[in-house]
Amino acid sequence: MDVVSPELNSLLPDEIMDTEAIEDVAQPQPADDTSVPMETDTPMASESLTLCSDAAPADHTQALTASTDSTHSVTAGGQLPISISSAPSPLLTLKPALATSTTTTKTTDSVTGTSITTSGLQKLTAPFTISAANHQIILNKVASSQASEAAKSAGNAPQVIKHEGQKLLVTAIGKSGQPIVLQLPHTGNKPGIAQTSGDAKSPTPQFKVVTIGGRSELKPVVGSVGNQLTTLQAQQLKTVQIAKKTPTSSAAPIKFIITKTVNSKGLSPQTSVSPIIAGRVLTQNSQVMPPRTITLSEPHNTTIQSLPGKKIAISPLKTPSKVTVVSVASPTSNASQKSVALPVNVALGQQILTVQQSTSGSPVKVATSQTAAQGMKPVQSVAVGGMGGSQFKTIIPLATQPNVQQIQVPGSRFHYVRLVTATTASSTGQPSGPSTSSLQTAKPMVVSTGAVRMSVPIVPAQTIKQVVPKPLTSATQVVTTNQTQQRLIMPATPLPQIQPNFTNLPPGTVLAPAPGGGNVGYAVVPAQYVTQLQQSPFVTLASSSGFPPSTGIQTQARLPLNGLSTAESTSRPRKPCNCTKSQCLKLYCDCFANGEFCNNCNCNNCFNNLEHETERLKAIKTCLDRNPEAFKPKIGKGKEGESDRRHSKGCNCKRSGCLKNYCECYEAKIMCSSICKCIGCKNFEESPERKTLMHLADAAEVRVQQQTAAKTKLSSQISDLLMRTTPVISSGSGRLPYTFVTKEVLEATCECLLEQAKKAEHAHQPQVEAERMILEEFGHCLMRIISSAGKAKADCASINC
DNA sequence: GAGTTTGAAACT
DNA sequence: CAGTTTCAAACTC
Repeated sequence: MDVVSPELNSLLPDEIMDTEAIEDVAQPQPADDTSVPMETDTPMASESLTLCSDAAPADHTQALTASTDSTHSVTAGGQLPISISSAPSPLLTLKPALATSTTTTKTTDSVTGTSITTSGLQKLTAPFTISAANHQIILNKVASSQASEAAKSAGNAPQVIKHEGQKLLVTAIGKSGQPIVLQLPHTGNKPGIAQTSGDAKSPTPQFKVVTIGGRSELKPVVGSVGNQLTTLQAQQLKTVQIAKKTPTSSAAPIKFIITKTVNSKGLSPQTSVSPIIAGRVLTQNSQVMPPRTITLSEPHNTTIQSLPGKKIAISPLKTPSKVTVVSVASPTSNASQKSVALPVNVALGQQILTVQQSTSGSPVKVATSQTAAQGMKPVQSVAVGGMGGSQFKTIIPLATQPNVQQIQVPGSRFHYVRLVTATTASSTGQPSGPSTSSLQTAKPMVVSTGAVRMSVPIVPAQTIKQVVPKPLTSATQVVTTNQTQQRLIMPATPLPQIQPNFTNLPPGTVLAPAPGGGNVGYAVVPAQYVTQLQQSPFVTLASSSGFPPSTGIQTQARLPLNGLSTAESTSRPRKPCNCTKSQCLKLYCDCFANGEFCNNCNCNNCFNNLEHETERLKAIKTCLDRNPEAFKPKIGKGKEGESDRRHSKGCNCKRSGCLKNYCECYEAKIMCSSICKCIGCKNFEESPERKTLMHLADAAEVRVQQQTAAKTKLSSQISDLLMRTTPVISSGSGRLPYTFVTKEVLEATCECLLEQAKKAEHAHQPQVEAERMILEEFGHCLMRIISSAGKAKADCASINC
């Protein structure tokens, strides 16, 4: 399993899946579209995840690169370079996509396991079978002609899709009708490289790229053959380079380059930004947007650049890794032509992933890098962006435990948990059943610390800024722990001199650029990961960290699930559970049901933590066996003509009238639907009871908000006043404002306030008025204090003079 | 905070 | 699939 399968897609929260774009695309679903909680249970040839696209249903063609003259070279494995050239190639050639056809071509390097599957493209050459896959381009590396021949001899037709191993899935939304040419040139037989597809022995990282929200337009894609051997070869690293003919692609050290055109509303002239980081650059060129550079990996010298609006997922993983990247483009964009070139630089054992979110015209840049030589864990990264909505990213380090991957989507009640097999190349050519081959076996890595699952919702930069303390300086601040248990909060600045060593980044670390296009962003460590780290007795934080362990990171950003806005979600952390008998391993537990670890809960005998990972995974599997959709969001899209949001199963309320939070529909602030089996339901549109309740709730909420705002404003004003006077006072004498608030001053102030209270009482003023008078008096007192302080400062200054 | 109510989850 | 039990949250006092 190298690519997220459609089945797995079904596990995604409806909030993610039920995007307008998806519906518009009418993406065909496999007949066996059953939820597959674990990849181990599902023999999937590939794992691909396509979330949304603006493309018309008929437009399923995908473009990997924008221009025909551009050259894309894919080098998988240091020993087996693979390139895609515009020149006709017997291996893989994708001609201009037919607007109505959706094809998927996937070839796999039997040895390296690297595979590239191209979907949504028209198959031009015989050797490859292109299966329909909407808005997905999957390039399967073809190790050599021999491999393909072997596959042919095996009766598997030219297409080699079964191979496991390093795979690159590029899902892009291109413009339909545009010529697309993809070629996977024969690569010479490399010594030590098995030619048979069945070679599953070689550990190979898996790289998943999913792009969501593309456009119907396809850009001509031309891959250029380029066999490049790099230093990674010696390290048995596999590098996939898809380079567009750009200055950056020519860089020798560049292993892997993916050029992606990002959807953008803006029609700015195409500019090429090809930041080269450690010789590896991922460049995204768009005619409508500035190029975006993504650096995925660097064996030894890893650097990350971050551009505004982009987020970077970093996962330092040693072993062959599996990376899933989901890029969601904003479906709102109506740009006529959008080309997507997704450069991916993948070295064997690297796992990072890039996520692209382009709802706005802001430049996006994702750079991730990992050192293959260092311990790394497979990571899956999923970024989802809804129309005009917030965007999310989930970075899931592949479970260190064999065959298990988990995606946790933090959020209110509706989260997504997925278990997938962290297979390596060993599973190549085989249905991915439960595989015993683990990453550790394939390549020893430091995973003994236990699997770490994390969810990193990617929210707008502002939101992240709220959650993550912003470094005041550009200096890199890293919390270093052993192995994968590391945390980093650091400015994601593109400046080379401050490039952090991302090998110390924990899996799933996300670099979030600062809002406003600033150079300084943030490296956001998965909240859950942090949580677990803090819970784990094995975690030690290096004192070198400039950040307190708990600085704001624990606040989990939440998905805007169930119609809740991001801000709303983020501002309302999940309530702690109080489980006593379920060990927090049953769906009774909200934490568990949400796919989260218990954190700061009041539960007893909790097993929903890293310390009980085995039990937890078993419980998850049990739940999924019982109900494959157990972890899917309950609130999803309704049928045609129904409300956009509805409960997936409907409620069964009998006594609450569906107007209390006992009712899951009411709790989700949605009305009951036809599938509900409730009795005496009052939770419908015209229900007067419901309206009354809603009004009351709204009024209460407004009141709370007003009170909060008033408090905040008052506090800020007071702080502002004090701050404004501080320089004057402290500059000369060094005395701070509060030093003027002596006991006498306090007493006098209190007397003034009491006097005001008495006045109000005598005047029989209502309480509200009395409070107002007291507050006003307090303000006056403050002003007098401040004024006195200023005078004292002036007097002092005059005396000194 | 204790006790009750409620409905989903789990079980049979 | 239906009925029952278990469970934890929601709710009430």
